[in-house]
Amino acid sequence: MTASRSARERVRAELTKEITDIARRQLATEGAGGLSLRAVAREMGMVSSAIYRYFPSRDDLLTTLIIDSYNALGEAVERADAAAPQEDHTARWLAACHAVRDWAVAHPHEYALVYGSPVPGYQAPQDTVAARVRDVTVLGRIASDAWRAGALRTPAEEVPQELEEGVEGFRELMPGVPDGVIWRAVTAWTALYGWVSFEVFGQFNHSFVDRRGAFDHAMRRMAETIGLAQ
Amino acid sequence: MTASRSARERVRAELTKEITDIARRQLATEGAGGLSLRAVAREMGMVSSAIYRYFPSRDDLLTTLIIDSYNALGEAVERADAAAPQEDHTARWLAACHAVRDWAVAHPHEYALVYGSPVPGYQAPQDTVAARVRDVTVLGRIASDAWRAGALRTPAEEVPQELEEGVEGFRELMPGVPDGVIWRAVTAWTALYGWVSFEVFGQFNHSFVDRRGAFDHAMRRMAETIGLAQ
DNA sequence: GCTCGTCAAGAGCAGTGCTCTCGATTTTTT
DNA sequence: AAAAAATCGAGAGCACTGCTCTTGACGAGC
Repeated sequence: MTASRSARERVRAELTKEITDIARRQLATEGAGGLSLRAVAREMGMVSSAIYRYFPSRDDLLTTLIIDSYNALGEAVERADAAAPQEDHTARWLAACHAVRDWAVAHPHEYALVYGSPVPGYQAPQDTVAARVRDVTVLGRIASDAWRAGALRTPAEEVPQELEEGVEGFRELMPGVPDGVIWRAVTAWTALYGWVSFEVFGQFNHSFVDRRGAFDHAMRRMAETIGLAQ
Repeated sequence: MTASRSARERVRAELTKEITDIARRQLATEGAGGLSLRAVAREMGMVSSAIYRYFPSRDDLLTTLIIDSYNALGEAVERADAAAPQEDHTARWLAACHAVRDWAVAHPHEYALVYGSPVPGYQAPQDTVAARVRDVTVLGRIASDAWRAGALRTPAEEVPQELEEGVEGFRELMPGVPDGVIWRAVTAWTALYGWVSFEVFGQFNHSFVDRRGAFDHAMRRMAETIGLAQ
């Protein structure tokens, strides 16, 4: 009976969740800098020091929110990929792109937390690595699948010899795929997040009336660039 | 004689510069969030309230630093472009790219200020627009020059009709250039800053031993993508 | 029933941005 | 040259932050 360890542990779990929920709301409205433990406590009718029973520091609360954000983004991308027809790699790529963009536009502050400038003085603990790679894992899988299915045109030119050893981290994500394809995937990856960051961070203000359409067009052209059939 | 209005105005100008210098140093070490008026005052041997004689608020000091950063980046890009052979558009593009990256790597916090997540609660005043577009103006000019010189391969496919009106802001930067080329320039622009942001913000940690070489290769391939001759 | 661990509360410390007032000094005006 | 005005640094103070420590109440296990 897990309910036996209830009473205390259950209310503790509930309060922890309430803290993170309120903190996430504050994050959405004020941004990472405006996240205040005292404000969270105030909203809960608690005294500020009580929060420290649940999170040893502000950074720890922030870490939780970061991991949650990684997971939310990763899950959105995973779902979008899974919903697209398995064999249509271009559709999967576009679905993943739009999942990233939609989530980022809907949660700009959380997106800034994970793909924006690093929070000063904050060092991401090791716990985040598992959640951090969920989105890029999906992108790597799409590229791998496309390559294995022969849906990727072979890159025209080779990757310089001296750069081969640099892509170790990415090779794990796309095993058995030639370096030229890995490079194209990395390029697409940076182009995707470069575009989304520009849009979310306001670099596209005063241009692009149809932001979604522009993004769609850019990502379609990017698919073409990396060798995906249209 | 401008020296007549000296005494006060001169010491005021000097103190203002000293404040921004110390603030910039703090920015470089602590980041935007760690910029503290009191710390600046302390380092100057002043009392904190005296700073407000020179900058009405922390945001105003930050605005000055942002404008300075825009100008420093823009100037670096302008110089790099000017140093490259006028007719070699690929060389100019690569020089501009490396100028952006070199400056960003050397001044990560200042780069974060202008191309990272927006500072929460901070609204960029109108004064920044002049400095903000210096770098992208150079990129636009390279693309325009390349187009006019016939060094850009014509885009294979057309820009969808419904997206044409969205690129107004960019058309000013590249007058007389067809929309397909503008699109390619915008794509290259986002790819450039997407890559630099990934590198500066730590997304490339644990991959890419030779960061500069990887960046160079990526930007060369991007030049190829937008139709520049190799 | 008693002990032990957990918890909320409160006071307090050091720091922040910012405002206001008060003399002193410098500049401008008369 | 004297008076008026503008400018400046200093200080006190307000409201806020993260965080620590102590105190007293409550509930779970022996």
